[in-house]
Amino acid sequence: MNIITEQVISEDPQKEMAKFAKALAHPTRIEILHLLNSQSCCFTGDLVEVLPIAQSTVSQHLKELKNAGLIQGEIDPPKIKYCINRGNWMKAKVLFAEFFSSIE
Amino acid sequence: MNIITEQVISEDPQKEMAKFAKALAHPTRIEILHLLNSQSCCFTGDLVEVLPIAQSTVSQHLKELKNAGLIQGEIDPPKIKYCINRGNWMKAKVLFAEFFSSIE
DNA sequence: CTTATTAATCGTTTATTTGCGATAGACTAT
DNA sequence: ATAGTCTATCGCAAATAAACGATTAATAAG
Repeated sequence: MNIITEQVISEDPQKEMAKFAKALAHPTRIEILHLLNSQSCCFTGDLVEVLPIAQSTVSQHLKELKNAGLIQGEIDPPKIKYCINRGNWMKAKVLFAEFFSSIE
Repeated sequence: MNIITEQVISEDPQKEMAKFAKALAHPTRIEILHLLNSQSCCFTGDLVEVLPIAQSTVSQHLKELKNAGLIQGEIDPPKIKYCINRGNWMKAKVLFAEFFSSIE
């Protein structure tokens, strides 16, 4: 079973934070993450139906989330099922939690 | 005493999340927030000394953080002392915490 | 009033992001 | 083999972001 994902190379934690933040820095991508979660997983087509933007644009947002490591795609021909990447998700969660608590 | 700040108008929570995330989506801005916190507050000049970028660039990053509502400036002529905006900081903290816990 | 200090803003350049339609690639089913 | 479905990628345009040096604005001190 082919899983398409990306590894977040452990680098400067500030850069890593910024990378995750960048992936979250668009309302559509936040929406996509919620949708992926609410249905546990989604095909790209499901997202395209719900979101008010073109298929190619959805695909690009998925790509960015994938590059940031927040989601992963599972090929289920001819479709691709996307899910949250739990491992990296936890990384991001911890990073943000530490960040916010360190400052107050 | 003049306090320069910005209100984050309560809008679509996804847009609000994205707005905060965007402000955090640059390593320099994360660094600035850490610096502001470690010294509790900073003059712009202190930041310029530490950061390896031009004064005008630092000023721009400060402006973005201010626009997102994450920091506030207090005029102490001819200097400006920047601090974390605790109120909005808490807002962001809660938003991110809810977001990350809602998804896992 | 003049000078010095501090930080914002302006104007420019370069790079990145966002969005779209059109096309291409991969696979199924007929 | 052919046609159909699904999604990524390409090519493009417009908008936004990042960085810099130079200038301006505000204030304090002489």
